[in-house]
Amino acid sequence: MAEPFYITTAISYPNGRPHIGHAYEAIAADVIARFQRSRGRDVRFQTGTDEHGLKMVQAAREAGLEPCDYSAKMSNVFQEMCDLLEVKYDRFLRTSEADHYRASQAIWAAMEAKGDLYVGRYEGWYSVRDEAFYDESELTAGEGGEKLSPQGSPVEWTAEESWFFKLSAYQQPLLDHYAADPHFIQPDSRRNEVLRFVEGGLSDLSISRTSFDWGVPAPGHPGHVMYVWLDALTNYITGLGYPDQTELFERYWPADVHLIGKDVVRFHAVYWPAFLMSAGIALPKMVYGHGFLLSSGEKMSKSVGNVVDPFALADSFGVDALRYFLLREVPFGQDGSYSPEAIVNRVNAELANSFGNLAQRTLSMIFKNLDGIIPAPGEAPEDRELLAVVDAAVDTDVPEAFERFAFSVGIEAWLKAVFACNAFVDAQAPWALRKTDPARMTAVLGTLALAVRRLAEAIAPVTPGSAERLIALIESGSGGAAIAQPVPIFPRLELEPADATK
RNA sequence: GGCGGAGUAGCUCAGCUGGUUAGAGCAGCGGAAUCAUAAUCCGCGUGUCGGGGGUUCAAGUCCCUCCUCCGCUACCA
Repeated sequence: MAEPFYITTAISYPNGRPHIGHAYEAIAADVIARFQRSRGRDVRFQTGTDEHGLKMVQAAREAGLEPCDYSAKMSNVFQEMCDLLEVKYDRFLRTSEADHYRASQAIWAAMEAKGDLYVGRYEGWYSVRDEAFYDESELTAGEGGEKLSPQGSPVEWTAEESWFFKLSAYQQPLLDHYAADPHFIQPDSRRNEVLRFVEGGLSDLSISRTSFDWGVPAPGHPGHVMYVWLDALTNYITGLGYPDQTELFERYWPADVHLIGKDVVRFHAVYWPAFLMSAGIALPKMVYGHGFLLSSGEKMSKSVGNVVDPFALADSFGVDALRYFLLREVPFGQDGSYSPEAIVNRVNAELANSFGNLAQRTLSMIFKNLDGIIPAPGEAPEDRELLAVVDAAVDTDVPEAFERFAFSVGIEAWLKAVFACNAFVDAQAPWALRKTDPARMTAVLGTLALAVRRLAEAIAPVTPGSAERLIALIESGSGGAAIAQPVPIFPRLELEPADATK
């Protein structure tokens, strides 16, 4: 049986519509999942929505809905986004689902049984109007010198009963784990930040709230709901059947990688492993914090109004073009910049002109001159040489890079092979061979058809729809039957005036 | 403030433990070709490798210092 591979995205907080950052993470995870499937791994891929917490209550209230109705509605939008973007998850988990309540309460119980939980008081400056605690440093002084929240509402020193987790007890175990497994936190820059943070000392963590009830009830402690992050992180094992000893859990846990944004590295690299240690559960193999997508170099924010809607983007440029751009343009792990100009340039130059046109010129010549029947590859030294270049890229360079999430590096290697194919077409000039040496023309086109097919297979995790159509077309002409008249597989994009202003 | 990262051709960036004339892609210029989505191919870069100082036979690559930018510095998801 194939070796299992379990990958997760962070679950999205649906207190607003998804933005391009959500799409980026989902797409990257899907590319990894598809790549690993193509390598023969038995892949499980989970994503979902994190629906509890105060901010959801507030967002629901603004929308005039109950939290459960609001989160159901918003979660649905995230799921639609995944479906639209061809993100093929095995489970889309909502933290409001019954099995998740059960799993969260089970991990709480396990941590409590371990003796790592205790009741204490969570104190701080509390704003009744905002229903939130603020740090001293966040407060501003009002006209009469009274303390105000950042929103300008009055605050008062409040103490709330809260359950605490002995995070401090896990400082050394965590450091030991980081030392024993340098790849636990990636990339290295994130790892260093976490190391320094943990070395600086850990305080215990407040893990229950009594000020609102939209959350998982803390088992055996009426009035307390679990801190959202404790329940949210548990989703990764809920989806495998925890706390039951299911086949899924046995097979896929520990996860191979939690793919997350750099903003939530701490929760995944410090709190989550500590929770798991406490509950006696194995730790995931890797936490990978990817970078952020900037809009033309600027941070996206709702107030600036430069938030990019993935639905609109897919509509303007196409799903495969968008997927390709995101993985090609941004060195994975680092921040990257998005702009309509950049996506049009990148997609036209590489997907349409270089690869799409290579496929089109090859298949058109086969359609017109060989009755649409895909010939066998040539045996001349030039043919072997080209196919060796393609094989090296497809069998070695691309997989080696994708294996370590270096997508832009892998795609670059893939492009080099595409360039070699175009140079081969020009050097062999099959249109001239048609008159002088038809047999050689046939061999050249056979070589190219095989090269194109292999290149399509290699890029398929990134551009699944287009690649599969291209492979199917070549396949249709490989058994003695004729291919249909080829149409451009990656159309050139136009920069719409409306996009240029974004 | 503390810790960390970055500053290399017009643009985006590669350059591992110091060593042949510092590279790639894009953009630009010139040429070829015409099968193909006016798509392709070939050729063309005298860059103070952020400034200054130092170590060394030899530094973009190590050390010091200064400048600029960025990230992290706990309970918001």
